[in-house]
Parts: sequence; structure tokens; C-alpha cells
Amino acid sequence: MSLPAVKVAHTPEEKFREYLSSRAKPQRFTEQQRDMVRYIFSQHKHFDADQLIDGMKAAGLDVSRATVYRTLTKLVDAGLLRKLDIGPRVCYDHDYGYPQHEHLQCSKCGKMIEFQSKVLEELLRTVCQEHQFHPSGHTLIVRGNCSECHRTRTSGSKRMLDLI
Amino acid sequence: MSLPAVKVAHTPEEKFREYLSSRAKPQRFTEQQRDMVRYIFSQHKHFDADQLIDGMKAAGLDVSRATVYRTLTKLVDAGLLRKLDIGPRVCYDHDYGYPQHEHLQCSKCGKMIEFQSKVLEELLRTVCQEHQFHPSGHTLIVRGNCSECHRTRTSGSKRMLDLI
DNA sequence: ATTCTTGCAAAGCCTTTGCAACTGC
DNA sequence: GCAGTTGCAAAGGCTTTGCAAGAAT
Repeated sequence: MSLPAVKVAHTPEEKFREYLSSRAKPQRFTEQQRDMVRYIFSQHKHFDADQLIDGMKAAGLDVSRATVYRTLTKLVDAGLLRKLDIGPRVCYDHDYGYPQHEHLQCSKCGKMIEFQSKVLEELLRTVCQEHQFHPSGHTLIVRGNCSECHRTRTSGSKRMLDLI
Repeated sequence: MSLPAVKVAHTPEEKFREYLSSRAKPQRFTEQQRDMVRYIFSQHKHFDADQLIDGMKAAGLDVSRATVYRTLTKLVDAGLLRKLDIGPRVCYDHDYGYPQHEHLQCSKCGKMIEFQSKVLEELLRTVCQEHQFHPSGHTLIVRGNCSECHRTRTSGSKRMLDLI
């Protein structure tokens, strides 16, 4: 984990159950949903649907693709996960028990470095005020290369492909 | 236009021609590519592939979907356009003759408000230095509601759907 | 003339959905 | 037992691609 966890009153599982039962049309908490929540919050990682399915299968948990997609939608709605739009596939990030943060994304190895910034928060407050904009959330992603990948330029970069 | 244009030595068309001819494998500049570049830079707007095709057809310009996708890729590579990952479909933004900027995106009406910030640039420089990260670009998108949409809450928002 | 670009339609990829069987409450 | 959930497979939406015909250099 790159950032310290935030103290929360409930486990993700509890928070999800509460969300499900407090809906206008109460929804059910199933075994598979429980497995997903537990697995997802057993480690702090960014993931997409496929990575989650692979990971759970490797952990001996059985899940169906359709249910994963359906449950991810609910987890976002419940405030447990946050969507990150960083390319063709949707990426998810913990949004409960973990502080608001931004990302440095290495375009070579895919590594995500997280950071927090009070200055940014202050800046966004000011800008939104100036434009009379009412923010609900934001995403900041910096693309580039991490220190290791920057050093080892010689491994399969885009430039190499151009030269073929 | 919400931001002042940046002075550039060449027209987008010239810059694109130069890019095409200076490749290891020189590429050709076709009539359809010229139409696309001219149309895209005749106004400052964010757009996706479909909006571009519709717009060009409305302007009496004939284009095929496949060619649009192929040419957009080249325009990004040439540094004329910038990709914005803000959802299921890829959105494009001018990257030549227009200053670096960030976006406030209204999730109700889709409007994009642009703003510039020296503070952000400085902040990113510092953060990247701290993490020994070598940035190549960044995207900051703030989601929320613009002043008009915030006033008229009653129009079809997500909350309304939940109540049905 | 050569080699790249085009356009069509087909395939690809990720995600959503219809429906019958199943299960939490 | 009712109403929501699952799993399969089929459909959906956006994007890419194979190939023959056409166009730029």
C-alpha cells in the first residue's frame, strides 16, 4: 500500500450490506457478492473486470463474468469503488477506507504511483468557485515513465517498434 | 473559444504534412485527410469519432468511418490532437495551436469548461520530481454540474430515475 | 510503377442484457 | 413464495482490420 488507510467505522462488507438493504427496492446480499467484496478489499490494488476475475479464479473463488460486471456497478454506486477512465477498459480503485488520491501511471510497465495533494484540493475548490461549477469528483492521471523504466529505455518501448 | 489560441508557426495542415513526410516510411497526404484536418481545426471543440463524422456529413464532406479512425490515430501521433479518456468512447481535443488546459465536465448537459492553472503545473513538476517520475502528459477532469444544470435540478437526473 | 490509402464488411474487444433456473429474505 | 440474483449465451456499442480497388508520389 502506498498510502495510509483511512479509519472507517464499518468493514466494506458491512457498508455494502447497509447500502443494499437501504434501497427503495431492497437488494440481496449473495455469497458471490460477499466473495467479491472480501477479495477486492483484501489488498489495495487497481483492477479491471478481467484482472478481478483472473485473480479470484486463481484464489479458488468461482465467479461469472456477468455477475462481476453487475456487482461492480453496485459497488461503485455504494461508494465502495471508484471508476478510473484510463483507456479502453474500465479500471476500478478503492473509494472506501482509502484516501482521495491522484495517479502517476507508467506507460511502459503499467505501474501506478499514488499521491495526495492539499494544494490540488484547494486549487480545485477555487477553480470550481470561479466557474460556479459544483464538483462531484475528479480524476487526475499523469502519464509518463517511472524511474526504473526511464533508466532501462532499451526494453520494448514504442520507439523500438517505430524502427522496425 | 474559451481560451486564447497559442501562436504557432504553421497551420495544422502544414504540421500534419510535415509529420507524414518525415516518417521513416513516408506516408501520403490525401484529400480526405485534408478535409478532416481543416474541419477539425475550423472550430475549437471536443469531439468523438461519431460527432466528427456527423459534423462533416452535415458540412457536406464525405468520409468513411474506417478512414476517420485511421486518420485520428495519425493526428494524435502527429501531435495535433490529444486523446481524452472520459468514458466508453474516445474523445479528442486540439493539442496544436491551443494551450494546455484542464476540464470541468457537466455530467448533465455534457458541457466542458476549460481552465488553465500555473499552480497545477508547478504542483505536478514537484510531485513528479519527488517520485522520480518522467511525465509525458496528464489529464485532469472534474465531474459535476455546471451552474445552469445545478439550478434546474428537476430535469432528468439520475435521482429521478431511481424514484421510478 | 510502386506503395500507401480507402471503403466495405467482417471481426474484435469489452460490456450489457434476455431469460430460465436458482436463492436470499 | 415472492422478488431479486445468477449464468449462459446472445446482442450491443465502439473500434480495428483484411482485402481488393483506387490514388498519391
